[in-house]
Amino acid sequence: MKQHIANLIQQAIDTLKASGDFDTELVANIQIDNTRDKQHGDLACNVALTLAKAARRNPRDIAQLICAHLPASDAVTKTEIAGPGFINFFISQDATQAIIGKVLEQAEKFGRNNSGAGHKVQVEFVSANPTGPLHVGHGRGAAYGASVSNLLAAAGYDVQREYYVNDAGRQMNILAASVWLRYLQQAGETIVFPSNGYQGDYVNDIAQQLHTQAGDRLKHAATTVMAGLHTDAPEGDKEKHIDDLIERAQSLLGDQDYRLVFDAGLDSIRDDIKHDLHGFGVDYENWFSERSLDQDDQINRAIAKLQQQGHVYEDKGALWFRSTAFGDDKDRVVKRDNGQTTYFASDIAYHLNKFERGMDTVINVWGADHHGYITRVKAALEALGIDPARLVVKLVQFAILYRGEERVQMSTRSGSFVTLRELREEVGKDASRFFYVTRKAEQHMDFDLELAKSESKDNPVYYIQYAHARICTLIRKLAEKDMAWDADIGLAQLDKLSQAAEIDLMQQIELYPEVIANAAKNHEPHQVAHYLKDLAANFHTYYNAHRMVIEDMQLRNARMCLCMAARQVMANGLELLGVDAPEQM
RNA sequence: GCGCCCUUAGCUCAGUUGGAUAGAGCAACGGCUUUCUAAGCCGUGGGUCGAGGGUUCGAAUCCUUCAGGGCGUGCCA
Repeated sequence: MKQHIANLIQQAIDTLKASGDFDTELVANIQIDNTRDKQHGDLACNVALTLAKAARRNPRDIAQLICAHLPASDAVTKTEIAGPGFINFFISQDATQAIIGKVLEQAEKFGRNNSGAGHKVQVEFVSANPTGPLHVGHGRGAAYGASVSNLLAAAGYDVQREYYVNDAGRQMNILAASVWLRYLQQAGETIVFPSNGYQGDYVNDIAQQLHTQAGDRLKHAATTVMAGLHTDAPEGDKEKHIDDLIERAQSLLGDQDYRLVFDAGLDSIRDDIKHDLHGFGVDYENWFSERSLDQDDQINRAIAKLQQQGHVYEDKGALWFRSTAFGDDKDRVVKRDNGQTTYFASDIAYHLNKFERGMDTVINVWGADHHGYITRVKAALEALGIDPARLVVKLVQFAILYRGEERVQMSTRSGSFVTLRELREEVGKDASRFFYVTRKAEQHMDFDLELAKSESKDNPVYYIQYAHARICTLIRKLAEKDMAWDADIGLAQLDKLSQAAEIDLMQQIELYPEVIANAAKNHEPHQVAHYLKDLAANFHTYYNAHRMVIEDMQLRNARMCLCMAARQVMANGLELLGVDAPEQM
């Protein structure tokens, strides 16, 4: 409809140019807005105001001219010039009612578009270290990333969802050592657990399973294990202590058995994360292993590639990437003086790999604490000859957790955290996913667990689901009374839908495609959440004001067509947010 | 110190990319059901859009200064 109106205005302007009323050089940026107040019609255009300066004329005069030259249209019943020079359009009921047939015909495809056709985009999100279960802090990134992915798919993009598994590096070695020490405890050794190890119960569970599988084969005497280590905190250095333990584990177990312990932790936690996310309605096309980069020597290749371009130099025994040449504050080490590559080097290789896999655009959903990282990663891409604009980083602010007044601290290491699984069990998948995604990502968010639980009945997601379920109930009621809904009869009688509540609902439905397009374009799933609340409100108002299960067959079917169109849009929208659309509540 | 993000009703948040009288939900108050789900509907009250200055026909939105809050600023991952 907006496009139709814009065309009418463009034609009017062209006519005026031809007749010499407007300068032919005049370029009009025609923007059609939905009106806030129905007294201003249904759609409004501010083109007269934007043209006023260039045309050196009073905007109301310009509006007058445009209105006088608008081609006739069945969809428009009236135009008005209002305020400083807005042109307001009143849309005919026929044109509005047509949306119902469109929705019913396109069904689950309604609202989709092809703006991203032929474009490959990867969305990488969550990517939490596999050193422990996901906690509620990860939930927001999961909900956001999944919804953005769905939106992009709805806009026609070829979307790949990816989880980057940090299965290399020191944190994972600390986990392996933690697992092994717990294993030793279960094998009967007396071990003082390191303060810097992973304390969570899940480590015990993994160790127990390892013990069941491997028996005492991986056992060494506590005295041998602990001999000659740096002392732990508080007297000693907890970092040195844990590093010594890792080294001890590696030397006592040998490569193969150490890998066994390491993988026991990694596999168990990765699978747990996978299951957890699946239960949260989040599934990935690809789980990318950081370690695979190293195995394929991709890290060294990436460094070599930077080196060829002359962006790497040596200083104090280390290799540095000259990121300052690309806007970074300081240069960054890619290979340490001990010969080990840095995490950043892995990241360079990883991002290079993404683009080598043929992605046109890569979207990274990162926690807000990683923002300092954006510049250097983009710098690396530019240095490698890849347009940094093809990497889009979406920062998701942390949810600050409260239990009533009390702030809940989150730490994987100490084992004191609320897991995503607990949240799902306490609050429910639908409510938590909706809650996360209702706030826009860059907005700080307070998440009160008590409130989320206690108010779960007042949670807006139920309001929408309830609207959906109510319509499903109507269908059941009609079937019971042998008055089954007949779409064709209803579609032929749409002109009977002229109540204010009906018009409002139809107009709201008509907005859906542009909401989806806009939300996809801007990566803002919260727009969908807010839209659905408004749609549900329109429906509830209608439902309370008018009855659908009535004797009048024509009116009944017409109203049911409208209800079914509303139901379809709610189902489509909820699907994008990963929320179920229940048939009864 | 420097950099990024944020500040809108008592609380939690929207605000269609610069448009008309700034909106929802929760909380408060008053109404609605012998009839399709009251997890609903209708109504009332509630604002210096953090503060000042600027840009223009027009600013919550753009620029600037300041205040407050969050995060970052490793040869950690």
